[in-house]
Amino acid sequence: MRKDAERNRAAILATAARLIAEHGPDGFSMEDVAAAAGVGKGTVFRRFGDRDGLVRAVVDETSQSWRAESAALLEADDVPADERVITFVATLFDHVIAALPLVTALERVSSRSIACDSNSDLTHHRLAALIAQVRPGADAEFLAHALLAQLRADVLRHLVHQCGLGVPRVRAGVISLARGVLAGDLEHAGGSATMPRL
Amino acid sequence: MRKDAERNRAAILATAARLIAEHGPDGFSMEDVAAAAGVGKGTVFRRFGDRDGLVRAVVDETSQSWRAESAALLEADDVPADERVITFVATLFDHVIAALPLVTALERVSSRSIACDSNSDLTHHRLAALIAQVRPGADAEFLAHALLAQLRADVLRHLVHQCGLGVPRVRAGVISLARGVLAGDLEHAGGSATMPRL
DNA sequence: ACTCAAACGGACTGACGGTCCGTTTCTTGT
DNA sequence: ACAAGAAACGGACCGTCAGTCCGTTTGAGT
Repeated sequence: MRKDAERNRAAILATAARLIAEHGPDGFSMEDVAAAAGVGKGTVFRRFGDRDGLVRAVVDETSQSWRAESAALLEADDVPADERVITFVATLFDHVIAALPLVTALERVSSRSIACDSNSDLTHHRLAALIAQVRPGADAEFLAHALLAQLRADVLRHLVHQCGLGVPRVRAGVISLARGVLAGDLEHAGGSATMPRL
Repeated sequence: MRKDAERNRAAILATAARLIAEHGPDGFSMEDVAAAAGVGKGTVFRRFGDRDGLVRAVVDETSQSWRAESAALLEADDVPADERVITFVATLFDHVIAALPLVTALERVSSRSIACDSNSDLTHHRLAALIAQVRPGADAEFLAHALLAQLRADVLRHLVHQCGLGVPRVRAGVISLARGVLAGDLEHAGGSATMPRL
């Protein structure tokens, strides 16, 4: 890859990430990105194909560290399976909350949850495998999806901002729900609004 | 309201509903609707304001019978609360599945689930009240949202079409999840792929 | 029939995603 | 160092579409 191409690529990704964070998932046009990055519009399209490609690239870039971390987590055989699931859910929750506009943009273009897009279907499979391990006999594949559905950016935004439940309360609820799914009961579900340390 | 205005209103709503059903949530333009309904573009905008308004009007129209039915259901004091919740969830599931493109269009426009938009926040409150009744001490408001989140059109479309779980399996899963939420346990969750009669 | 407010309709505008192609810039072989 | 060609650049250009505007038509009350 040519040096100027690489430089522009980085500039475009950084600019797009900033614009999405600042102006929301719809608050930018391709021309905005090009201009703010100091390149021509054609360059953006040449590199990323189309709007969706750009958003996906930004997400890939931004979430790389988190994805590696969570993949490692799901495979850490020295930790009990149920604990791995809970930690994974909590981590993903934090990640989505921290990057709400970006993840929302991703969902708009691919209509899939962040942990379930084509290049990380693996995540879903691993999660389902863990759930199957903890709760043999259950429809683990479905349950994994059910957990991930709670972590969709638009769902979380709705709960936190439109419904006015705060982040801590939603976080506690999601984690309790995950505990319930794993334990086969929901004794802890929503029992308190305090925020578990994890 | 003038006679021609009423006639056009009905024609536009019917046409829009048909186009959405046939070509998906994005497969139509305002001009398409106007032309197919045999009216001018200006008429569509005059009546419905903008694209979002049109979609909302179509949903309102289409879902009226269902909304009345489900409202009555949630208030039927002669039926046990838990059973009312399950029936509500099952009914809503069927409704969303039957009108996937339309409900998807609504969610794109208002980014809210069908049972939780401004004119039927009531639904959510009633559902939460029922859950609170069955499971005092739990965060019923959150749990109601959690159940409704499972019934979002994009979530269901993802599960059914992209992930290849069939409608019966997802239906069973959703209902089991609801049972689990109500019972404080998930013994039934995903236990089988058969479709409960309700 | 007369009037006029309400409704109509389609030309027009502005914004935006995406394409095209003449120009510039990096790289590589000599 | 230089030439040559491939790769990348950039912005003018195009088609589409939501939304506006205004001259024309139509229905309802008198």
